[in-house]
Amino acid sequence: MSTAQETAGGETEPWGEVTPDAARRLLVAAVEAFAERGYHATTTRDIAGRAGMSPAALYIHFRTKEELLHRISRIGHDKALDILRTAARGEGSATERLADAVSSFVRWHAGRRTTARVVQYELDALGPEARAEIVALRRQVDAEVRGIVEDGVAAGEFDVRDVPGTTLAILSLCVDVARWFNVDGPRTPEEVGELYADLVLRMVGAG
Amino acid sequence: MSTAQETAGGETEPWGEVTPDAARRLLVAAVEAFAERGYHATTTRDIAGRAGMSPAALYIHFRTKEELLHRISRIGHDKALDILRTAARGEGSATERLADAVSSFVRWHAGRRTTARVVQYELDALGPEARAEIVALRRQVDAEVRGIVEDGVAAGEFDVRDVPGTTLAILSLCVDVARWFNVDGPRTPEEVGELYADLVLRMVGAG
DNA sequence: GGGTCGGCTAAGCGCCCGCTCAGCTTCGGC
DNA sequence: GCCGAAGCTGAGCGGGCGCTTAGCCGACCC
Repeated sequence: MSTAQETAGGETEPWGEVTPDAARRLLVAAVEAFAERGYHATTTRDIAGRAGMSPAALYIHFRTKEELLHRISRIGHDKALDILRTAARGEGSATERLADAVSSFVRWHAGRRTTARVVQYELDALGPEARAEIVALRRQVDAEVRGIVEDGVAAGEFDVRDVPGTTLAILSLCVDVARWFNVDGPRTPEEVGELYADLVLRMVGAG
Repeated sequence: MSTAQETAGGETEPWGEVTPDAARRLLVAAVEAFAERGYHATTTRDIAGRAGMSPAALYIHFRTKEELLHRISRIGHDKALDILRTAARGEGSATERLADAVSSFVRWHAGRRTTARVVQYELDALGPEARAEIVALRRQVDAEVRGIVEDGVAAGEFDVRDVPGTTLAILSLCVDVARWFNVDGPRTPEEVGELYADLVLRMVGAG
């Protein structure tokens, strides 16, 4: 009963790294529930129910409800960072790499909106150690984008007064897509990605 | 023990419309608690404790915990809408009005971050009727910003392909300030407001 | 085909939640 | 100086929470 690959672009099956199968079903159920109602408003009974199991089954595969959130958050941040790194370290000018980074980052936040919502908005529900680990990943995300902006400024492609502030604004814009994007709305993830890449290039004074 | 006015600009005392005094103290305590931990993770005992009262006192002034959130959300959205309307309907070119709207809207989201955080991120915790009321206010917020952008396009000041999409991005950028802004961080609300006004003018191709 | 073990469930423990209620205090009206 | 109303508290109810435990079931090993 294996499902198809997520995209034609060779993207790997989401949550494919989570085994066994029952653990993955529980984790996917948790992502949906956390995204819909928030971590604190979601019960372990709800998660188990969505996965077609009893509440106790959850504790075979995860020590606590928080560990579920931690696993989701970790995998999601790894994926987001991977997307940005691929774009940031690709070939092409800073302008091309920034447009690529923004459009692919936004596509992920829109297309996998439930995951992105949990990943981006439930950080505070984690305990101190887990949160510290995730915050470190976010700093790497920030560094990737700032690197492209700095490259563009150094190459004379961009006109940016406040590099850290502009980097913050770019990431903020992309991340917030997970809050408002509506699957039933008028825009596809690809369209939002293109629009946002254009807006961000304007923000850095490219072209 | 009355505190001073919030700003030198004649802004009214926040939550001044909430009476009696005990109700206001409870509401302010709820704003802080909801902002720190989220609505669902906040207990009525926590709110009452912060206000220096017993848990039962809450129910003298508010029917339920949700009514507290509703009052906060309603007052906050009214204030945000008021800020935008003042800027949108002021004098000056579309460029000046957009810069004014963004900088004042951002100043509010940064300077009154705890309130803005609750107002912008706890909408889903409201029941259907209350949520519908708030969603209607948000549509008015959106209409104000879209109006300025349309004015600018009509006047030839702006170069915008996708007006609804760009409006969405502008508001998204401003609202997300409430998520990342840190009072102890390196930027003042005024600095972020100026930076963001500049970035938004670039997004619409002004100047 | 008996033994072992991972995966799962039914039942339920202890706790804390939102909320209620009887009763106490304070205070303005007359 | 008594009365009713308003504001507030201590105690606690019913229920749902995260999580645990005892035990069942089927797959695999020899």
